[in-house]
Amino acid sequence: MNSFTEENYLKAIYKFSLTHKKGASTNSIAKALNTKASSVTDMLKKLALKKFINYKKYYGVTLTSKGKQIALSIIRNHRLWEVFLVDKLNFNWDEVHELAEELEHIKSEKLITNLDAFLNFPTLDPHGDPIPTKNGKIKNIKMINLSQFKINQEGVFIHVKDSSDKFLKYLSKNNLEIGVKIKI
Amino acid sequence: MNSFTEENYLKAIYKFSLTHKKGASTNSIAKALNTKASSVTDMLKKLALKKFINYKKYYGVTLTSKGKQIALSIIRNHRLWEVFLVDKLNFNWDEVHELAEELEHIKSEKLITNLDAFLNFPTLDPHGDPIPTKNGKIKNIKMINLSQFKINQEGVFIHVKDSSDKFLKYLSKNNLEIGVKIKI
DNA sequence: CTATATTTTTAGATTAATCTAAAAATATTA
DNA sequence: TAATATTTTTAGATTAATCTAAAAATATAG
Repeated sequence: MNSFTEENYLKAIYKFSLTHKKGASTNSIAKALNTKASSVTDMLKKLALKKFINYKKYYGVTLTSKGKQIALSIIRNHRLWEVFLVDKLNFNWDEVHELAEELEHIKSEKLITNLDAFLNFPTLDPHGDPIPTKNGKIKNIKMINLSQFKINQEGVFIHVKDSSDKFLKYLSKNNLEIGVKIKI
Repeated sequence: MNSFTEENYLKAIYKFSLTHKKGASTNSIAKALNTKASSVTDMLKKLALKKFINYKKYYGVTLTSKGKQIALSIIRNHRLWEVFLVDKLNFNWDEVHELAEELEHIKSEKLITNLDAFLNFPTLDPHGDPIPTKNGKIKNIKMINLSQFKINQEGVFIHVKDSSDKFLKYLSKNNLEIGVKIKI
């Protein structure tokens, strides 16, 4: 079994890969996980030994398919729990992230399968992010930045990049929620 | 914040107190937690320092009110999650213990408050054990051992002592479930 | 009430994850 | 491309939880 810590490293490397072509650098991972570069190096060695990442000293790392699979399954758990917290336990979408960070690491095939069914097989989490399938497939939705909108252009608000508590609360206060139609 | 491990020690000491007058011995705790006596001694020192237990070298330990409060809140979490798994996620009552052991340690006042409401404020878990209230109150139900039943005596099956998977599955197979009326 | 058995504690290691400080490698720039 | 800056790795500690083996304390039995 993998530790919570290992899983968090894999998640961070996966998330990095979504916005960058090159592998994640030691420093970028350290920043993402709020830790020190030396700690990252130690963990990278361990993850490489387990064949979860491709690691060559002094160069960035990428996930192996094994590592990617784990990252996606954790992200699946995370997002399903977020849906649960919002849809069933009446949490606000801006207050579920931290809890989901803990719940996501509980490993039980049946738990996630049944939770998924209970939630009616959702495809998006409360922030508009797609929920990976059991087999690690994840949808890519065509998105355009609000800042790139032209006058009179219309669209649907489906995603937030900055999921910091502060920003999400600001949106909440201004009635900006996922699904809202927007026109400039 | 307390570690999962510390919380498990407190739970074990609390459970011991339910069936014994004297404080829990080092060995009894070691047995309950599947660890070694020397490890227990180390942890007892730490818990004593935090004022969660009354500890005097070579003599059994008891919980302080602070320690008891923590133990009861973890047990409350555990039992609420068990209800969730059985009532909402269609788990069988004989397969929820291990998962609840993990879920119980997730600390969030709001999570538990809302889960409680979502489950309609249950008072018993799927094994018939009472769920402590938010303030650490726990009901004592008059129970009598099945083995002490006399011919023709009637009662309601409300609790199992042995919650090992094996035993619970055996009961399941014989249609013995919590709430069933029994007559010898 | 002494001798033996059992339990508990201590001493000293180990493992995972982390850290600081220094060394080594890579990248930048003049 | 040589000098400087940045990044990464190594070396050596630290902390929490654990372990084994030995020592110390308590309990039991003749």
